[in-house]
Amino acid sequence: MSTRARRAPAKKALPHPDLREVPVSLVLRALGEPLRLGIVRSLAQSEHPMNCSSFGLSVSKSTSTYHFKVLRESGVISQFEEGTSRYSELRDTELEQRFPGLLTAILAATEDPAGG
Amino acid sequence: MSTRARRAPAKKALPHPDLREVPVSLVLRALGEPLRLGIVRSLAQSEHPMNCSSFGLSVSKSTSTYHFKVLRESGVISQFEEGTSRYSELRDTELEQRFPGLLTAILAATEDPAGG
DNA sequence: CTCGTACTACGAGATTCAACGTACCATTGC
DNA sequence: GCAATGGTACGTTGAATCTCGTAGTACGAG
Repeated sequence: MSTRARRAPAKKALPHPDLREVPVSLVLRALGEPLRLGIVRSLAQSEHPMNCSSFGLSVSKSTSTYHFKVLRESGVISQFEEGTSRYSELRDTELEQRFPGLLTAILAATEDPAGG
Repeated sequence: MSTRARRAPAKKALPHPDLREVPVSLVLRALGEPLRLGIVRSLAQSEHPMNCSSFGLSVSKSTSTYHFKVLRESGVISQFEEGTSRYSELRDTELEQRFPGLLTAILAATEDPAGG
């Protein structure tokens, strides 16, 4: 394709579920995993799209991909590709509309009260 | 024991976790199972202790016991024995204190938006 | 004491989940 | 073109989860 853009780096979108069709149990399962909940916490704090590799997860690359996929398919995050990287961001506005107060309540809870 | 009560039927308590030591991910996992979420919904609607067999679950008794155990061990419900029955009730007040707004948000969400 | 009810504990099977390594693809930069 | 970077897809392995049947316990009624 000779007409491809050189300076606007594509921002290819990935398939995401319609939140109206996502049952709450799916979201709860997705967030019930400590590693995934940690990812969501990071995203909520940054409030900006984050590169997948900038989370500093202590798991392998393929495991990381797996968890991001679970989060995306449960409607919690959205991802888009830009250049060689894939960025993730929280679908917080949509989630708030579909499940009012849910994400706020989860993020407000301290994960491990004993550990801090 | 000749001094045992005849009219007050015992109400034996079962071991329950201290909610301060329960991580939010454990609660989310417990509620991420449709059958268990259904149990919690029933309990929230009745607002009174419910006999385990009055839920009309379409699984075997042992499966039922298993799910009630998961809910109890994650701090979502409390159970006590009375006579030959075991009653369950939501620990809603404690949950609200430990995870403000969480249970409310989850119960407010329609489980399957497509189905109803 | 015997029977029925209500429920549990244990063990087993099937399914799902989490983690990984390897191979692979797309983009960037030389 | 070639190598490096960032990430995916596939297959696998071990652990956890869900389901059940069976056996058993505790209580109440007769």
